[in-house]
Amino acid sequence: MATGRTHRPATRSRGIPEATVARLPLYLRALTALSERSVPTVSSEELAAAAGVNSAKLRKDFSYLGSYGTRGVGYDVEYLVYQISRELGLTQDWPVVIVGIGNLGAALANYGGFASRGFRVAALIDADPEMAGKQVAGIAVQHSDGLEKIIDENGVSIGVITTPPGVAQQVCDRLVAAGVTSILNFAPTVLSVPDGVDVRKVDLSIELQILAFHEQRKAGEEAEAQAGAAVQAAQENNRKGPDGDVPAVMPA
Amino acid sequence: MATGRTHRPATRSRGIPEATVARLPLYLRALTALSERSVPTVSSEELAAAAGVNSAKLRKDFSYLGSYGTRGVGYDVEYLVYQISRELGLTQDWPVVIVGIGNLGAALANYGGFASRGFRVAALIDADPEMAGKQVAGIAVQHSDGLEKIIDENGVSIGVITTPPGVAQQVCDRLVAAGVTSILNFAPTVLSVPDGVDVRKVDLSIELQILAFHEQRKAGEEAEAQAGAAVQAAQENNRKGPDGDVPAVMPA
DNA sequence: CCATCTTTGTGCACGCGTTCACAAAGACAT
DNA sequence: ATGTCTTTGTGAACGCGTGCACAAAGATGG
Repeated sequence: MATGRTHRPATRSRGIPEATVARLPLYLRALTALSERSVPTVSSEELAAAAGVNSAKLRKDFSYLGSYGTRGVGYDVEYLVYQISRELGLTQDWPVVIVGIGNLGAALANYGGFASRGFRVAALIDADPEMAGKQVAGIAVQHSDGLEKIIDENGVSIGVITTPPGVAQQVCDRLVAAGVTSILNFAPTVLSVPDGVDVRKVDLSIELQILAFHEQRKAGEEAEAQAGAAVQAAQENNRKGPDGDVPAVMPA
Repeated sequence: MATGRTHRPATRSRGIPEATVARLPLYLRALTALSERSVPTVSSEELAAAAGVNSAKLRKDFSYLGSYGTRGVGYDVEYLVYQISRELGLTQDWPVVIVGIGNLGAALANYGGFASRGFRVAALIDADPEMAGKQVAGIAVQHSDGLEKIIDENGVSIGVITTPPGVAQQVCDRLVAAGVTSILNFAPTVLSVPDGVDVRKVDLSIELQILAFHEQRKAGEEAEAQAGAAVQAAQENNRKGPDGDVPAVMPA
């Protein structure tokens, strides 16, 4: 997962497990697709396949929301879309500010997935005076001086940080002081926030590093398999030590 | 966590738990910062604080790598940087292709965190002929016709998909057929891949939805707390049903 | 109205991950 | 050399998440 939770001591919110909450958007997306194709009902098996999860897990997840299915038939697509949307809080409008309009900030501003789910970009904010006034995704970028005012006037409770890492904590502090209680952090920094503020982190470089780890492991296993009889001489050179090295073999 | 794992049946790779692997990049970043400040050693307590985790967890994580610490002193920063880098496979060069050079693809191409960790952008690929030849982050965009050739010639094993969701699966199939075995997917789609291929998913919209859930819960709790004596009349209107509704109170 | 068939909802067991708490290990001073 | 003090490394307990497997529930047909 390209995600990392921060500072949430396993608080079961209203009885719904964190792991289930994280999957609800997945189900919602699959259900929305079905809804657009006017499919009336769907079985747990079908929906699970569409969402890429196990059907037992899906049924258990839904059981936390209530008994919305009909045995022998399945789930009513429209009804389920509504229930999940309501549970996730997507039936209301969430104004969001994006701070730091570099490449990534601009990409997010243009990202269609936000607007379609009740998220509204209330403001784009950047510290560079050169950026102020420029249009990005049809919205004028505002200077960070007015950050507090913008948040207050728009009733913003969710902030997205796409600044360089060096200023992320300062920006975070200002957001929190101004009343933001949920932060999505794209800067590669550990943010410290007071209790009651949620931080979720998306770290592009971490994801790649995890992939690299598994990639290396695959290459290593492959090498071990190939090293059946041929390069056994290397094995004799086997000095014991803390590093359980695998022979340095490039993947391709 | 803005991340989701896909299709990895809890395979303990070389004895290192998945959860630990996901934290190693975090430690590495904190250690690199210490290294730049020429700090020679660090205790598990200090490093844990810098990485935003529990010190016991950190020590257990490191114990999977081996005994690299000195009791009474702490860990040697440089040595640990090397060991973690090696474990993650960052001591070798990983050529990466990015497919889909829209806003997000361009943002990733410009992202500094890649190059600094052994990841090299081998090619930027887009299906739009208009894009071909344009320079993004100092690299010429190439048309997707040559995808297989590019992957083969550069020995690419990691692919990043930043295309629209509609074409993500096709792109994925072509990547896999050409020899890519690790995929970082930014498109909001469930990708199906053969065994042996790792997919990690980063879904921006899902992260926001999870934040919205918690935000809604906070607002609900606040409302419940405020509803001490004032609006008890509403409680009398309490019809029982499958929906355990909370009073509809807007956060701000 | 009864039988059969499909699909949900869930009790249960298992394994992974986290955390506590402490013994072992080494540094350092005397 | 001995004792004290710091910090690691880990055994053990606990809790969460997952998946199996089945009973309950409803639809459907005769």
